[in-house]
Amino acid sequence: MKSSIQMVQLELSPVAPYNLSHALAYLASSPSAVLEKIEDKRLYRRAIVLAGQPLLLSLSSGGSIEQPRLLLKVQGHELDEPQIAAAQSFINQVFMLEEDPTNFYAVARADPVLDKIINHFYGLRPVLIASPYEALLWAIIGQQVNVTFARKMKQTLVELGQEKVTINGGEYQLLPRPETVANMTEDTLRANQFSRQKANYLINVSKAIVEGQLDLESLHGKSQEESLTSLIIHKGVGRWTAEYVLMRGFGEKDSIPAADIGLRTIMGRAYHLGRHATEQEVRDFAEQWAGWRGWATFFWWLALQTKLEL
DNA sequence: ATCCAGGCTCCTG
DNA sequence: CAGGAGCATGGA
Repeated sequence: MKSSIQMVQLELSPVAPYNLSHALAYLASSPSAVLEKIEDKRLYRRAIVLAGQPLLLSLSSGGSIEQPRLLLKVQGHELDEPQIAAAQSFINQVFMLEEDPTNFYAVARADPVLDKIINHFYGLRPVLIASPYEALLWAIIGQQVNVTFARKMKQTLVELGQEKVTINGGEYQLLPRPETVANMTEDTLRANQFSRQKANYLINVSKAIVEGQLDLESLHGKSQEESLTSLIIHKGVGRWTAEYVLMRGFGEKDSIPAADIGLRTIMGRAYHLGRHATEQEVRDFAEQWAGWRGWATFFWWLALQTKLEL
Protein backbone atom coordinates (compact mmCIF):
# COMPACT_ATOMS: atom_id res chain seq x y z
CA MET A 1 0.00 0.00 0.00
CA LYS A 2 1.23 3.40 -0.92
CA SER A 3 1.93 5.73 1.94
CA SER A 4 0.10 9.00 1.90
CA ILE A 5 1.68 12.39 1.49
CA GLN A 6 1.82 14.45 4.57
CA MET A 7 2.15 18.14 4.97
CA VAL A 8 3.08 20.37 7.86
CA GLN A 9 3.20 24.14 7.99
CA LEU A 10 5.46 26.09 10.27
CA GLU A 11 5.88 29.74 10.95
CA LEU A 12 9.43 31.03 11.22
CA SER A 13 10.46 34.28 12.83
CA PRO A 14 13.78 35.47 11.46
CA VAL A 15 15.87 37.93 13.39
CA ALA A 16 14.94 41.36 11.98
CA PRO A 17 15.54 42.99 9.64
CA TYR A 18 14.89 40.33 7.06
CA ASN A 19 13.74 40.63 3.48
CA LEU A 20 12.91 37.31 1.87
CA SER A 21 12.18 38.96 -1.47
CA HIS A 22 15.81 39.92 -1.84
CA ALA A 23 16.89 36.40 -0.99
CA LEU A 24 14.52 34.93 -3.57
CA ALA A 25 15.62 37.41 -6.22
CA TYR A 26 19.17 36.44 -5.44
CA LEU A 27 18.38 32.75 -5.84
CA ALA A 28 16.45 33.33 -9.02
CA SER A 29 19.54 34.70 -10.68
CA SER A 30 22.15 32.70 -8.81
CA PRO A 31 23.95 30.35 -11.20
CA SER A 32 24.38 27.65 -8.57
CA ALA A 33 20.68 27.45 -7.73
CA VAL A 34 19.52 24.95 -10.31
CA LEU A 35 17.39 22.89 -7.92
CA GLU A 36 15.69 25.82 -6.28
CA LYS A 37 12.53 26.89 -8.01
CA ILE A 38 11.46 30.46 -7.42
CA GLU A 39 7.88 31.05 -8.43
CA ASP A 40 6.47 34.45 -9.01
CA LYS A 41 9.37 36.00 -7.09
CA ARG A 42 7.70 35.10 -3.81
CA LEU A 43 7.76 31.37 -3.37
CA TYR A 44 10.77 29.11 -2.88
CA ARG A 45 10.59 25.41 -3.56
CA ARG A 46 13.24 22.79 -3.21
CA ALA A 47 13.30 19.04 -2.84
CA ILE A 48 16.02 17.61 -0.64
CA VAL A 49 16.73 14.55 1.45
CA LEU A 50 16.73 15.44 5.14
CA ALA A 51 16.78 13.05 8.06
CA GLY A 52 16.70 10.18 5.59
CA GLN A 53 13.58 11.23 3.72
CA PRO A 54 13.05 13.22 0.54
CA LEU A 55 11.11 16.35 1.40
CA LEU A 56 9.62 19.15 -0.57
CA LEU A 57 10.08 22.50 1.11
CA SER A 58 8.12 25.60 0.20
CA LEU A 59 8.91 28.94 1.74
CA SER A 60 7.03 32.18 1.44
CA SER A 61 6.91 35.47 3.21
CA GLY A 62 4.49 37.16 5.52
CA GLY A 63 5.10 40.09 7.82
CA SER A 64 7.39 42.97 7.09
CA ILE A 65 11.09 43.56 6.90
CA GLU A 66 11.19 44.80 10.47
CA GLN A 67 8.77 42.14 11.74
CA PRO A 68 9.44 39.25 9.44
CA ARG A 69 7.40 36.08 9.47
CA LEU A 70 8.00 33.25 7.05
CA LEU A 71 5.76 30.35 6.23
CA LEU A 72 7.44 27.01 5.69
CA LYS A 73 5.51 24.13 4.18
CA VAL A 74 7.03 20.68 4.48
CA GLN A 75 5.71 17.83 2.37
CA GLY A 76 6.87 14.25 2.22
CA HIS A 77 6.09 10.60 2.77
CA GLU A 78 6.58 9.35 6.31
CA LEU A 79 6.74 12.85 7.73
CA ASP A 80 7.76 12.70 11.34
CA GLU A 81 9.33 14.83 14.05
CA PRO A 82 12.92 14.35 12.86
CA GLN A 83 12.05 15.41 9.33
CA ILE A 84 10.14 18.44 10.50
CA ALA A 85 12.93 19.52 12.80
CA ALA A 86 15.48 18.96 10.06
CA ALA A 87 13.45 20.97 7.57
CA GLN A 88 13.19 23.88 9.96
CA SER A 89 16.86 23.85 10.79
CA PHE A 90 17.72 23.52 7.10
CA ILE A 91 15.80 26.67 6.24
CA ASN A 92 17.22 28.50 9.25
CA GLN A 93 20.70 27.58 8.12
CA VAL A 94 20.35 28.25 4.39
CA PHE A 95 18.74 31.63 4.86
CA MET A 96 20.68 32.40 8.05
CA LEU A 97 17.45 33.33 9.76
CA GLU A 98 18.85 33.20 13.27
CA GLU A 99 21.83 35.43 12.62
CA ASP A 100 21.74 38.96 13.90
CA PRO A 101 23.10 41.19 11.13
CA THR A 102 23.61 44.23 13.37
CA ASN A 103 27.31 43.76 13.87
CA PHE A 104 27.87 43.04 10.21
CA TYR A 105 26.07 46.20 9.22
CA ALA A 106 28.15 48.19 11.67
CA VAL A 107 31.38 46.83 10.28
CA ALA A 108 30.40 46.98 6.62
CA ARG A 109 29.05 50.48 6.71
CA ALA A 110 32.46 51.89 7.45
CA ASP A 111 33.29 51.17 3.84
CA PRO A 112 31.35 53.53 1.54
CA VAL A 113 31.14 51.07 -1.33
CA LEU A 114 30.00 48.13 0.75
CA ASP A 115 27.64 50.48 2.54
CA LYS A 116 26.00 51.27 -0.75
CA ILE A 117 25.61 47.62 -1.62
CA ILE A 118 24.04 46.57 1.66
CA ASN A 119 21.68 49.53 1.63
CA HIS A 120 20.54 48.55 -1.81
CA PHE A 121 19.77 45.07 -0.51
CA TYR A 122 18.67 46.01 2.97
CA GLY A 123 17.41 43.06 4.96
CA LEU A 124 19.23 40.51 2.84
CA ARG A 125 21.73 38.13 4.37
CA PRO A 126 23.92 35.58 2.65
CA VAL A 127 22.04 32.63 1.19
CA LEU A 128 23.84 29.36 1.53
CA ILE A 129 24.10 26.44 -0.85
CA ALA A 130 21.91 23.61 0.40
CA SER A 131 24.72 21.42 1.72
CA PRO A 132 28.49 21.36 2.03
CA TYR A 133 28.62 18.58 -0.57
CA GLU A 134 26.58 20.59 -3.03
CA ALA A 135 28.84 23.58 -2.39
CA LEU A 136 31.87 21.41 -3.04
CA LEU A 137 30.51 20.08 -6.32
CA TRP A 138 29.56 23.58 -7.35
CA ALA A 139 32.92 25.07 -6.46
CA ILE A 140 34.78 22.47 -8.48
CA ILE A 141 32.42 22.88 -11.39
CA GLY A 142 32.85 26.64 -11.20
CA GLN A 143 36.64 26.62 -11.26
CA GLN A 144 38.00 28.74 -14.09
CA VAL A 145 34.88 28.67 -16.26
CA ASN A 146 32.25 31.32 -16.67
CA VAL A 147 29.26 30.91 -14.40
CA THR A 148 26.77 30.52 -17.22
CA PHE A 149 28.59 27.46 -18.42
CA ALA A 150 29.11 26.25 -14.85
CA ARG A 151 25.38 26.33 -14.26
CA LYS A 152 24.86 24.26 -17.38
CA MET A 153 27.36 21.71 -16.12
CA LYS A 154 25.63 21.49 -12.77
CA GLN A 155 22.31 20.91 -14.46
CA THR A 156 23.94 18.17 -16.53
CA LEU A 157 25.37 16.54 -13.43
CA VAL A 158 21.96 16.53 -11.80
CA GLU A 159 20.41 14.94 -14.87
CA LEU A 160 23.13 12.32 -15.12
CA GLY A 161 22.46 11.47 -11.49
CA GLN A 162 18.85 10.62 -12.31
CA GLU A 163 17.76 11.05 -8.74
CA LYS A 164 14.28 12.35 -8.35
CA VAL A 165 11.29 12.12 -6.13
CA THR A 166 7.58 12.43 -6.73
CA ILE A 167 5.69 14.32 -4.09
CA ASN A 168 2.08 15.28 -4.34
CA GLY A 169 1.98 14.56 -8.05
CA GLY A 170 5.00 16.71 -8.86
CA GLU A 171 8.35 15.29 -9.85
CA TYR A 172 11.44 16.96 -8.40
CA GLN A 173 15.10 16.47 -9.12
CA LEU A 174 17.47 15.80 -6.26
CA LEU A 175 21.15 16.48 -6.02
CA PRO A 176 23.02 13.25 -6.81
CA ARG A 177 24.45 11.62 -3.72
CA PRO A 178 28.21 11.13 -3.37
CA GLU A 179 27.71 7.43 -4.16
CA THR A 180 26.14 8.35 -7.46
CA VAL A 181 28.82 10.78 -8.54
CA ALA A 182 31.51 8.38 -7.34
CA ASN A 183 30.15 5.79 -9.75
CA MET A 184 30.14 8.09 -12.75
CA THR A 185 32.95 7.64 -15.26
CA GLU A 186 35.37 10.14 -16.66
CA ASP A 187 34.18 9.27 -20.16
CA THR A 188 30.56 9.98 -19.38
CA LEU A 189 31.39 13.35 -17.90
CA ARG A 190 33.77 14.21 -20.71
CA ALA A 191 31.06 13.42 -23.21
CA ASN A 192 28.98 15.98 -21.35
CA GLN A 193 31.38 18.90 -21.64
CA PHE A 194 33.31 18.35 -18.42
CA SER A 195 37.06 18.59 -18.79
CA ARG A 196 39.06 15.51 -17.90
CA GLN A 197 40.45 17.14 -14.78
CA LYS A 198 37.11 18.38 -13.59
CA ALA A 199 35.51 14.99 -14.14
CA ASN A 200 38.17 13.31 -12.06
CA TYR A 201 38.06 15.90 -9.32
CA LEU A 202 34.32 15.42 -8.96
CA ILE A 203 34.46 11.64 -9.07
CA ASN A 204 37.41 11.34 -6.73
CA VAL A 205 36.22 13.76 -4.12
CA SER A 206 32.90 11.92 -4.09
CA LYS A 207 34.72 8.63 -3.68
CA ALA A 208 36.64 10.13 -0.79
CA ILE A 209 33.35 10.95 0.87
CA VAL A 210 31.90 7.50 0.26
CA GLU A 211 35.04 5.84 1.59
CA GLY A 212 35.24 8.09 4.61
CA GLN A 213 38.48 9.89 3.80
CA LEU A 214 36.53 13.10 3.62
CA ASP A 215 33.91 13.63 6.30
CA LEU A 216 32.24 16.94 5.59
CA GLU A 217 29.98 16.78 8.62
CA SER A 218 32.97 16.48 10.91
CA LEU A 219 34.19 19.87 9.74
CA HIS A 220 31.34 21.64 11.47
CA GLY A 221 33.12 21.79 14.80
CA LYS A 222 36.58 22.56 13.48
CA SER A 223 38.43 25.84 13.14
CA GLN A 224 38.58 27.51 9.78
CA GLU A 225 42.23 26.63 9.24
CA GLU A 226 41.69 22.99 10.18
CA SER A 227 38.75 22.73 7.84
CA LEU A 228 40.69 24.30 5.00
CA THR A 229 43.50 21.86 5.47
CA SER A 230 41.28 18.80 5.47
CA LEU A 231 39.62 19.98 2.29
CA ILE A 232 42.75 21.02 0.42
CA ILE A 233 44.28 17.56 0.85
CA HIS A 234 42.03 16.38 -1.95
CA LYS A 235 43.10 16.83 -5.55
CA GLY A 236 41.16 19.50 -7.30
CA VAL A 237 40.40 21.30 -4.08
CA GLY A 238 42.63 24.33 -3.76
CA ARG A 239 42.42 27.23 -1.38
CA TRP A 240 39.78 29.10 -3.36
CA THR A 241 37.55 26.04 -3.46
CA ALA A 242 37.98 25.28 0.22
CA GLU A 243 37.26 28.85 1.24
CA TYR A 244 34.25 28.90 -1.04
CA VAL A 245 32.88 25.73 0.53
CA LEU A 246 33.35 27.06 4.05
CA MET A 247 31.58 30.24 3.15
CA ARG A 248 28.70 28.99 1.01
CA GLY A 249 28.36 25.44 2.24
CA PHE A 250 29.03 25.79 5.94
CA GLY A 251 28.00 29.38 6.47
CA GLU A 252 31.38 30.32 7.87
CA LYS A 253 30.88 34.04 8.33
CA ASP A 254 34.53 35.00 8.04
CA SER A 255 35.72 32.90 5.11
CA ILE A 256 36.73 34.80 1.98
CA PRO A 257 37.92 33.17 -1.26
CA ALA A 258 40.29 36.04 -1.87
CA ALA A 259 41.78 34.71 -5.09
CA ASP A 260 38.38 34.87 -6.72
CA ILE A 261 38.47 36.63 -10.07
CA GLY A 262 35.13 38.31 -9.39
CA LEU A 263 36.28 39.76 -6.09
CA ARG A 264 39.52 40.88 -7.68
CA THR A 265 37.66 42.55 -10.50
CA ILE A 266 35.08 44.39 -8.46
CA MET A 267 37.48 45.50 -5.76
CA GLY A 268 39.88 46.76 -8.40
CA ARG A 269 37.00 48.75 -9.80
CA ALA A 270 35.59 49.93 -6.47
CA TYR A 271 38.92 51.15 -5.20
CA HIS A 272 40.03 52.62 -8.52
CA LEU A 273 43.10 50.53 -9.04
CA GLY A 274 42.73 50.62 -12.79
CA ARG A 275 43.27 46.84 -12.81
CA HIS A 276 42.23 43.72 -10.98
CA ALA A 277 43.16 43.66 -7.32
CA THR A 278 45.63 40.93 -6.42
CA GLU A 279 44.67 38.18 -4.03
CA GLN A 280 46.84 39.82 -1.39
CA GLU A 281 45.15 43.18 -1.94
CA VAL A 282 41.76 41.54 -1.55
CA ARG A 283 42.91 40.04 1.74
CA ASP A 284 44.24 43.41 2.84
CA PHE A 285 41.02 45.25 1.99
CA ALA A 286 39.03 42.54 3.71
CA GLU A 287 40.78 42.94 7.05
CA GLN A 288 38.42 45.76 7.88
CA TRP A 289 35.55 43.26 7.83
CA ALA A 290 37.29 40.71 10.03
CA GLY A 291 34.71 38.43 11.56
CA TRP A 292 32.38 39.03 8.62
CA ARG A 293 34.56 38.57 5.57
CA GLY A 294 32.31 35.82 4.23
CA TRP A 295 29.28 38.05 4.46
CA ALA A 296 31.17 40.89 2.82
CA THR A 297 32.13 38.54 0.01
CA PHE A 298 28.50 37.65 -0.54
CA PHE A 299 27.58 41.29 -0.99
CA TRP A 300 30.50 42.04 -3.28
CA TRP A 301 29.51 39.15 -5.49
CA LEU A 302 25.94 40.30 -5.39
CA ALA A 303 26.96 43.73 -6.65
CA LEU A 304 28.79 42.05 -9.48
CA GLN A 305 25.94 39.69 -10.29
CA THR A 306 23.37 42.49 -10.37
CA LYS A 307 25.70 44.92 -12.11
CA LEU A 308 25.05 47.43 -9.35
CA GLU A 309 26.56 50.86 -9.92
CA LEU A 310 29.24 51.29 -7.29
C1' DA B 1 38.53 35.08 -33.75
C1' DT B 2 40.33 36.24 -29.48
C1' DC B 3 40.12 36.87 -24.83
C1' DC B 4 38.60 35.38 -20.65
C1' DA B 5 36.15 32.88 -17.09
C1' DG B 6 33.53 32.49 -9.40
C1' DG B 7 41.34 27.73 -10.49
C1' DC B 8 44.36 23.70 -9.91
C1' DT B 9 48.51 21.04 -10.47
C1' DC B 10 53.06 20.74 -11.30
C1' DC B 11 57.38 22.43 -12.41
C1' DT B 12 60.99 25.90 -12.18
C1' DG B 13 64.54 29.10 -10.10
C1' DC C 1 58.68 29.98 -1.14
C1' DA C 2 57.15 32.70 -5.23
C1' DG C 3 56.06 32.73 -9.88
C1' DG C 4 54.41 30.95 -13.97
C1' DA C 5 53.32 27.55 -17.71
C1' DG C 6 49.97 24.42 -19.11
C1' DC C 7 45.65 22.81 -18.82
C1' DA C 8 40.33 22.03 -20.83
C1' DT C 9 36.20 23.88 -22.10
C1' DG C 10 32.64 27.06 -23.60
C1' DG C 11 30.69 32.28 -23.48
C1' DA C 12 30.62 36.75 -25.23
